[in-house]
Amino acid sequence: MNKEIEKKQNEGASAPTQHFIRQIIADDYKTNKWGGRVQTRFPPEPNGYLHIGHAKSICLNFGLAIENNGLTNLRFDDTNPEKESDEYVRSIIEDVKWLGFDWGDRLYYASDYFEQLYDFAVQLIKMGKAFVCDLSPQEIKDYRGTLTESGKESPYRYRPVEENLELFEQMRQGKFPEESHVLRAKIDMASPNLNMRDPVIYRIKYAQHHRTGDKWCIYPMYDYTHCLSDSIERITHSICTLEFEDHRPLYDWVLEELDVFHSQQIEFARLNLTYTVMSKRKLLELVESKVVNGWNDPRMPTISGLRRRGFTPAAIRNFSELVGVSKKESVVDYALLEYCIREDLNKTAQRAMAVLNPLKIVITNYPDDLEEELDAINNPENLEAGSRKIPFSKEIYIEKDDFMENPPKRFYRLAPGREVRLRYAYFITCNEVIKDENGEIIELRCTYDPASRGGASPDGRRVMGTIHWVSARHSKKVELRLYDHLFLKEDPYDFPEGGDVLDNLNPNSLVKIAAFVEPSLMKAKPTERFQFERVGYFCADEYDSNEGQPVFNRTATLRDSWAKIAGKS
RNA sequence: UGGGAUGUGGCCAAGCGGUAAGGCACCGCCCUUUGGAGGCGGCAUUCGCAGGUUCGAAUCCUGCCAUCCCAGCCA
Repeated sequence: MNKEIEKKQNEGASAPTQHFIRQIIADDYKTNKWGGRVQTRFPPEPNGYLHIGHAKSICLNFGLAIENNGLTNLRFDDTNPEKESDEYVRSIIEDVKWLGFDWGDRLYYASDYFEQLYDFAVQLIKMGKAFVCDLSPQEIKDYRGTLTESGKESPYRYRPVEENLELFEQMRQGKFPEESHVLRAKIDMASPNLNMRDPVIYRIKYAQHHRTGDKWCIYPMYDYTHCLSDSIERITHSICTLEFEDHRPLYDWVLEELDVFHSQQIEFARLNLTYTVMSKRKLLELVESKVVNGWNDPRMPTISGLRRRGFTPAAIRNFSELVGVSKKESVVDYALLEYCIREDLNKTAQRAMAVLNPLKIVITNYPDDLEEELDAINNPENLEAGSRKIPFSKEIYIEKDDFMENPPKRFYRLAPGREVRLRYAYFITCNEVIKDENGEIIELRCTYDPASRGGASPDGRRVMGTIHWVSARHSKKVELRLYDHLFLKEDPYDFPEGGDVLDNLNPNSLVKIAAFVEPSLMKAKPTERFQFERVGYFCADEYDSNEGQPVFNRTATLRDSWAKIAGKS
């Protein structure tokens, strides 16, 4: 009974769905494991742009902290100078901020801890838990053994502590070339977990680090750095993806041996989306091969790409919550992301009219030189958004698709002899179809009912449908970029032997067209979002729009139930 | 053939021994000056499979099957 009541209350409050990490935190609260404290971190490596998968992690980490009055740190995991750069740092900071999260003054870099990490390494050496190994990379690999056979111990494994100390110091001083020496943890070469077979924890790299420059020539490895960084920051719940599950014993080993604050690593399944690839390597490839126009191309699943496409932070946050958190590897339907952006934009985007594929109509009984200003509601979902004036005149454009000479049963747009409503304007009836010498319909002759001004039905008569339009004389021409999935297949990795995801590229993922739009749209500011009625959601491109001459990106189409009906017959 | 994980409707996902939440998608109907939005209804006799324990199992036990991850001086 109590359970039922609790359930009902949760439903009423539309409580977020329970998941195992929330459960762990709730349990920790009960056992007072962390003294009631929750502190998470988002730890990107600055070696690429963030994508929607990272967004899920960001929302999870920051969200969990917010829910529990905790804190979240932003920490760059910058231990591999060869791949990292400041450009990536800046883009990541911008993206996390844009998503709406705040890390206060807790912006950290693993590289901030290099000195402490070095000291911890010295400590491990002194404890006899780490040693300098002179084996070459190939030898280390050979000594590691295989999945089914245990490895062999390095001949340097039992080097005296003093010698290790001296060698490690010399490594730091740049006395050795790259690949000549590494520092290894001394754990167990027979472990069935390869990560525990005396893992390398420091390697020599003569590379410029984006923050420390050439101060260091030895760099700590991820496994050694991450756990200690979490510990230093007193992270309670260190959330990462499934592939690190095998690394947890090493994470725990380092913290236990050093006897320091022991954060808990928790793994969840990364996000996958249909019709898209999520690996940084593949995304980099798309950028470098110019398949797309940069990391922020609106077809990219990057946060900057989605932003440019017109997605909102709220939609992405909602999406992150709706997909759930579990340990099951899954692929989320892109339709859910579309649902989230439509739901948000439906409530917030101003409406406007745009004709993408124009068909001219001459309203024969409308005065030649009359021009009217008709009232149009800016957002039926939010009347406070007010209204605007739209010019009307004798010649207008409607969508080619909104007319059919021989309409099928359930088509209730314009057809010979039929009457439709021009949104916010008049009822018109089609009297004549004009074709060119090829039989192509090039113009329609219609009459209008002056009594239907504004679109109201003067005598209560019903019209089949309402269509959008623009005044030919007043409309403006703008560039529209119609985006579609970058890949043709739900699973871009579904290709025959020897193939590649690039074989599954959608050749029509970007179609640029010129459209006729109502004049008010010329004032659109970069990044401003609109719903072009009956067409879709569009966003003025942040980079290619010019003052008074916007370029629009299609964020998503509107749901199109006519397409479904038409598709069935 | 080693180790680690995961299997609940088309896609996600709750469920924690008392008789299958919710969302997306889909299908009806209603409503509508966006075939948008909204409203209402439908959509797993069954939880990878097979046994077992129990009055009772998606939940516990045993076995099997499938899928994913691991042999970077990447993270």
